[in-house]
Amino acid sequence: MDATDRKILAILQEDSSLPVAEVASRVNLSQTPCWRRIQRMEETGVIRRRVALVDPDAIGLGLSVFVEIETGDHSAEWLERFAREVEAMPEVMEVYRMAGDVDYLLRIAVANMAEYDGFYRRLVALLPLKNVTSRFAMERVKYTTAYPVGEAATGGR
Amino acid sequence: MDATDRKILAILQEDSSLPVAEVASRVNLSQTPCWRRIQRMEETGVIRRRVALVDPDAIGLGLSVFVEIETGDHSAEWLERFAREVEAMPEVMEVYRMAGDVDYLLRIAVANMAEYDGFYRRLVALLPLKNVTSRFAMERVKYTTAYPVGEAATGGR
DNA sequence: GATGAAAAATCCAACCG
DNA sequence: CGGTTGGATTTTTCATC
Repeated sequence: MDATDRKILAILQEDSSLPVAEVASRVNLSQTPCWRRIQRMEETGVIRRRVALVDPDAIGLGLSVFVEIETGDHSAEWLERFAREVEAMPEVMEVYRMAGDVDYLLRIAVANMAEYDGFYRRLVALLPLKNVTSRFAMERVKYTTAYPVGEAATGGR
Repeated sequence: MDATDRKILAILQEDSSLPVAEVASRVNLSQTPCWRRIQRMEETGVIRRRVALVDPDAIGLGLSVFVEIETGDHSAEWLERFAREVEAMPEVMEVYRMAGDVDYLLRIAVANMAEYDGFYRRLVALLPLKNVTSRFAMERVKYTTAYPVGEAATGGR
């Protein structure tokens, strides 16, 4: 992964619908080598997938809720089962296992409070949890899937 | 946006590199009407963009940190400026204005603790903030950009 | 690796029920 | 709205440097 690959990544993270020829010209390369670089990054898993990003408001899922969960003392198997079940819930967009007092942090996308309440009930009914805190987002100020891939940001990796 | 559009969205949110003919056959449509539906959803902004999703570990940005910020009492202009400045920082992947005691919640992607420390110093130097709390993720259990678009999930919108 | 060009696949527009 | 056809564009492969 050299500087050219990173430039390609920066472009494709913003717009993956661009023709390879266009990407190539922007990184001062001709089509084929550029195409091979993209291909290689897809094979090696640097590029995980290409997706369409949907506007949550447009499909009526504009409410983001962050859920902080303390699981309490539990076995590794219990925790694994918890993670698997939460993962399978479609409203759950992100799940992180955290350091510190909160064990898991979830981002939930729902239509409104009533729907969130439904989700919350299903969540706490799933398994016994020590503590569950809901924090509601008023506004999504920034949301990007594009990681910074410039020299400075990655430490020249 | 009918059920067919939602089916198309579900597919494209998972893999937008599929040829239209493939999408069309999966939703029992021929190529052109399917293509027209996709086109329309792009024009109306339901589909915001098509992007490549990069594996953060593969580019050395595997550390996720959540930052909770209390700004304190400030004017609308001050808050707007704050939002604009934070938004412009490339390590910042998500920013939410929150209800409750925490004013903003940020998700930061960095390479390691040292880099996070650098980000933190730049953040607090930006403007005076009442309180800043960092929470570190040990593991990303789930991350998806695909909103649930089934009948049940959207309330039949 | 890079290049240019040809072959294959895909997109998109024109046109019809 | 949906379907079919075909030219334009793009992707992908292949020789050549």
